[in-house]
Amino acid sequence: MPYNNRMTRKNAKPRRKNANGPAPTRAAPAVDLDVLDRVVGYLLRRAQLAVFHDFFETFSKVNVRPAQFSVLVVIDRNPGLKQTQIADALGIKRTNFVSLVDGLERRGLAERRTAAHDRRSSALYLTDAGKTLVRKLRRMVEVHDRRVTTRIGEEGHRQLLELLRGIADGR
Amino acid sequence: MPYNNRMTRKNAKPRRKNANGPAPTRAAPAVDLDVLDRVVGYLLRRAQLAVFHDFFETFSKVNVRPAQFSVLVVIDRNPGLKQTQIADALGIKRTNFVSLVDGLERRGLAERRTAAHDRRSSALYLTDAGKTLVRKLRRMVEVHDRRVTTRIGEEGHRQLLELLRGIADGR
DNA sequence: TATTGTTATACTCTATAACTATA
DNA sequence: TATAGTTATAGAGTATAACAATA
Repeated sequence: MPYNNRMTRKNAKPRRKNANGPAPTRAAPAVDLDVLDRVVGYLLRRAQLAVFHDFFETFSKVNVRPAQFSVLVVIDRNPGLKQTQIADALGIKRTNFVSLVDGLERRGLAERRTAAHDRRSSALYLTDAGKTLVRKLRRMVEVHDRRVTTRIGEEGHRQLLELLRGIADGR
Repeated sequence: MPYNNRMTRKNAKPRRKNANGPAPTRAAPAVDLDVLDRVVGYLLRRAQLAVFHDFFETFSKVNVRPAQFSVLVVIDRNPGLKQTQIADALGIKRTNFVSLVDGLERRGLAERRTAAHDRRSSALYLTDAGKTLVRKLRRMVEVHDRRVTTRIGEEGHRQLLELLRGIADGR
């Protein structure tokens, strides 16, 4: 993603101070991004990189990555669903979902139970440890979400969610 | 990506017809995404997947991927900049930028010229073929951008760009 | 010494094909 | 024959370390 896993927040990049108008003594020549700065696809990518960066910083403390977070929350909210149902809901291929669940199971956060009426499928549940962790993750994600949206305010946040849903569903 | 390169738009996924309110006879139990549907990071990801999917569909005809598109446009707008300057502006590591430029050069779209006053660095330029292609790409991206933002309207589009810039810069 | 471009390398994410066990 | 889960595998994206040429 466009994003990556290894989080090295070392070199805090120097941002421009004067955001209003071209500064008299500009440091760098400033590259013109042209149409990229007016196209949703590119700005989505840059925004997502920034947000995921903050996410990694926040959640590296509990060693949870975005995909793991999403799976844990969805199992917590929908216990007993079949593996493929959850994978589909999250837009993850069931083939890639296997090792993801393996990891959660190995850490004692989730578990597979063979479904009652279909012995092919596994129903997913959180362990007590998993439930406890999710409670913590919910608090963490709220802080994270507020931090990355500081600049756009509450009303901007509300608008952004609505607009993004429109883009995501607009196929 | 969150996104990928191989574009298989085969199975057109069945979308719900009744978008207004819960249908009386629902097909699937509908998984509750819980907080994911209220958090910017997750919705950014879903929106980006949708947009990039459309991008791949559109630009596979000319065999151009997002990163290539961005590089071509920026060279076109800023001819003669050094390799690393362009890489930095696009948030691409210079080490990964090498093969990207290699590809454009091999296709005869761009070229490296050793900089006049610093023989370590390569200045980048588009060839005539490259300039011709970029003109076409600009027309294509406009149509693409309009298509993926159909649902949110012109005002929504304007708002979204502004909000995304706020998120991307808000570090 | 520092910087530019480069190579080699590693890890994550996403994708397809093919297997197995059940239905 | 079809489906759920799985394994193996491949490609793109992104990261670091180390090198040569040049400043």
